[in-house]
Amino acid sequence: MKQKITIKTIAKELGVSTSTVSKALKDSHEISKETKERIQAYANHYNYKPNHLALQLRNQKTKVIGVILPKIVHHFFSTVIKGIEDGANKKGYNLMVCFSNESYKKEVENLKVLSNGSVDGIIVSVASETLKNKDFSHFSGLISEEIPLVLFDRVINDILCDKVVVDDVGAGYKATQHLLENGRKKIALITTPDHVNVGLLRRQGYEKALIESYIKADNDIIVKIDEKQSITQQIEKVFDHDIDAVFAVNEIYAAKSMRIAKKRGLKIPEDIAIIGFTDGLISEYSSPSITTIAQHGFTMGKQAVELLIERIENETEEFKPKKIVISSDLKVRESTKTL
Amino acid sequence: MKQKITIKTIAKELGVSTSTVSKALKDSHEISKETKERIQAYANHYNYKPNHLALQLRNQKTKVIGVILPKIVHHFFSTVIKGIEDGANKKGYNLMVCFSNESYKKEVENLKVLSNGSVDGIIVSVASETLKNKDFSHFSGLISEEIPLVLFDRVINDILCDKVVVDDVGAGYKATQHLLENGRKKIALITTPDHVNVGLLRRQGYEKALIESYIKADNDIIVKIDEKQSITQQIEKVFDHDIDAVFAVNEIYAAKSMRIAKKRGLKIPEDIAIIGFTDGLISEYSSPSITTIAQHGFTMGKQAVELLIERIENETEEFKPKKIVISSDLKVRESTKTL
DNA sequence: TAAAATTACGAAATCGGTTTCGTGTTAACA
DNA sequence: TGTTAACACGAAACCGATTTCGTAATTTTA
Repeated sequence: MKQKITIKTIAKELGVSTSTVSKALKDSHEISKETKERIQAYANHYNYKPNHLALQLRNQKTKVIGVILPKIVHHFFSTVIKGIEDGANKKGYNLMVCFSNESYKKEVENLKVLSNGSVDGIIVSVASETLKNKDFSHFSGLISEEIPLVLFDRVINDILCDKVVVDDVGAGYKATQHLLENGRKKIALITTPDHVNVGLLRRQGYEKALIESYIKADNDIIVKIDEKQSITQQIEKVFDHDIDAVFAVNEIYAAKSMRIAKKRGLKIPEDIAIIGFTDGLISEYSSPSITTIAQHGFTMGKQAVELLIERIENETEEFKPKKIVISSDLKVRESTKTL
Repeated sequence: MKQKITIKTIAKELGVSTSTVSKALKDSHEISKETKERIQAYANHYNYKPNHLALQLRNQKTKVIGVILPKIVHHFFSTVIKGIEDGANKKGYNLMVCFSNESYKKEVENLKVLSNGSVDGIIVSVASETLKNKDFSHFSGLISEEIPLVLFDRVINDILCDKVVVDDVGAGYKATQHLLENGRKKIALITTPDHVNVGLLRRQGYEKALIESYIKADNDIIVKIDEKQSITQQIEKVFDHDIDAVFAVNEIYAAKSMRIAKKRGLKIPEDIAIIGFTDGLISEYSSPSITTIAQHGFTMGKQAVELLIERIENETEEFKPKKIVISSDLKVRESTKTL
């Protein structure tokens, strides 16, 4: 990289001190009009740009926000990061992003890198491995260092920080309720292992809706997908039972369920209704299109970053963790059209 | 944020100088064993972490790479950024990401922010508005500042920098050739306006394949989608002509084409074959699944970042711009099964 | 005309590290 | 015993800015 022009260069060239240059460039009243004009003209001509690193060091703030996501090639998370960027940008912040790839180890490393002063605050959605291990010491470390932290979607209850979550119980309830209203009675649930708390919460909503309709949840038609094995095979098993609807806790499971149903000659939505989660492109463009719970990722990201910036810029305030719950909407499409 | 512990603190507490602390922490032979142990123990106990900003300022490098993408909620670009992150991580670099949202103005702003010293180099895929305007002065500015720059996918020929592109002509050729081999003769092309150069290149491949089969390209069945108007309506027009295949230059256009075909009672692939670009989830999960050209976004990202880091770390070398062309693969699925 | 106020600028500290060079003390050697 | 070398550490410069405070020169006021 070319040697950049600095205040020192300007000072030397024009025979003034660096303080004068600095002041002249910010149009200080302390400097005479002629001197200011000389300096500004020179700076302009040589395309002077103040060095951000120097400013960050001096001001003790970077105007950068760290983001750690479990993955990025994923409709929900890419939508969230869009929301984060949008909110950050409006307040003059930039984004440093890392991916944990669902790995505990990488999450810890990322957190270490980001917490060495490169960012003013951090937004995280916890890796599934971490949720499984239940080792959250890297997060408590952050808290004790008082680095502003916001968790979203996959959060840890025990960590005292701001959080933004989807109303997963309500969403599970809404989805199930929709199927029940549709006249479905044997609703299979394709969910995640219990350590992924969003799956657990969605299941609670599912069970609540069933109970209210006096239907007993049947463990035979509930499957907790182990992503290390064949997803399709695990879903297939549910189809061996008598079911008239499938509630999948994400888009992929919904799409796979649909494939299986079609293969078995089941008509959608006549023979079987399907409802998914995460309103991504698959749901929209598959045929029949899939009814989903829209998670409002953009809003989540935006709220998370606003919460974080609020925390960064008002650190004098006493600390009371906030939790924002984003309600989710049902997007009815072809896969659950009324019978 | 809590006041972090610095070298100065340690020095004062232990009654030594900052130089001694600095040396002790890097296990310098200049410092006696006992002093080193005292200092290291203290630093450890109080969880001392060197301030990255200070190091960056001193070393005149940030170990951060700036990335500007036109969008992120998009399978191809999210895959690319995954590749970039992966490559960067391996070399100890972090990522600062910005989105231009296809806007010229935002691209210029992003570039300005990143080029003030916050990053060691920049990777960009150019915004469509910029390609349309043909105003590339912000990029030539970067070049004259000698900030390492790599363009990928949507590149600008006139800018002298490293580039990573897909073999779009070859890909368009492959796709068309596949349809021709399939016995299709009336192949519609759903593409982008000409200023998006990838669209133009893919079309060249399409035309080349047609010519080799002695088929004349028919402008009536070629549509350049204007995304400001209804995409579906524009595609519909093509279906009013007699066609037996559709080659769409991206996944969305392919999925929309499939919807229209189905609505018109056409069977896929019997009555009409469909082929898309970008091997995303839609193509994989739609039914029938869609044959696509896989762009290898991960590889692109990785190559781009490797090129950039190479440039950053060997700036003494004379500058000869490199261009890496990534070949793309045809992924044959149900939508083009042989007649 | 002397005192006070204003103007225009510079010296130096600061942010948090690294690194070069110098120096006092002790040990080894002739 | 005088010289030299090794050892252990500190002072100060530096990276690129900002900002406080001091001050000489000029202008205003009494």
